Amino acid sequence: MIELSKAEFEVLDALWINYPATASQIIERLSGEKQWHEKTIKTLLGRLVKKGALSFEKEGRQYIYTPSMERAEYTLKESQNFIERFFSGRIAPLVSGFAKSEQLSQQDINELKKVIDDWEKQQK
Amino acid sequence: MIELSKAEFEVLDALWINYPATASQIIERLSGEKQWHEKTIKTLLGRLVKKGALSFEKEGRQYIYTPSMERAEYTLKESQNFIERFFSGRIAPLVSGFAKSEQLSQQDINELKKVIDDWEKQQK
DNA sequence: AACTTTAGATTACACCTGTAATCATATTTT
DNA sequence: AAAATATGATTACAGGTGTAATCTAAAGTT
Repeated sequence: MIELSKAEFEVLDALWINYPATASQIIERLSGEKQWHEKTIKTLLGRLVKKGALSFEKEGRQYIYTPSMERAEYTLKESQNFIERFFSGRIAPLVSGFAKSEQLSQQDINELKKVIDDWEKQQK
Repeated sequence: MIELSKAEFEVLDALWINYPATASQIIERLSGEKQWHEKTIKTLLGRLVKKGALSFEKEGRQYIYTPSMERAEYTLKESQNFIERFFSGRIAPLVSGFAKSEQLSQQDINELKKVIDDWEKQQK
């Protein structure tokens, strides 16, 4: 699994919003969120390329970046990893922890019910 | 929030199994899992103390360590953090990602249903 | 043509991490 | 008592991370 740091992920996340994109577009997208210097973001883009999380094509003097995987694919792997590390691979204890500490809203519950519903339909 | 590295967490996790405990007990517990040198574990214990994740009392020449928070408390915070970073704070998309990629077993579903059930009883 | 701006590449640098080895000292063994 | 052992403290050291600054060359501006 490609291992990304927090900052690297945030840059990639800005690219996932819409791609391919240039460095300046990514910098623009992040400008509201983060107080990062432009140089910082370029460093992170370089590291992402080096790690194989991005690819790029030259367009004149600029690079046009494309993520090398989909967001859902990446977050699924991170989630599995997380749940493995903290909850021995079982997902219910995570949800249960939220429930116990009153972190679940009615909306969360409704969404979860729908996920379960869909899963059960799938099984038939 | 106290930020722990992966290795630090694993040491703390070995302490959570049963505490208070001495360094050698912790080393013993980890000996099956990890190929860590005793010195490595002691370094990690020192870092955990420095970060405030452990406290200790002297018992003769040894230290008796105690975690400074409960496992559930720590994993809840990590979970919130994780879900915030990857799913904008919503838990259902995480579960949904698992469902879509066929990572959910019937047992998971049953456990999730129970969590929802309990939550709903709680609301009344 | 000279000057300025801009894109990416290279370099910087302190702190964190994994993974110990060495040091100082107290305790146990011989 | 001397030697070996065990405990925690200190030191080590390469690679990762956050956060840029500097360098180089191309492109745009005057």
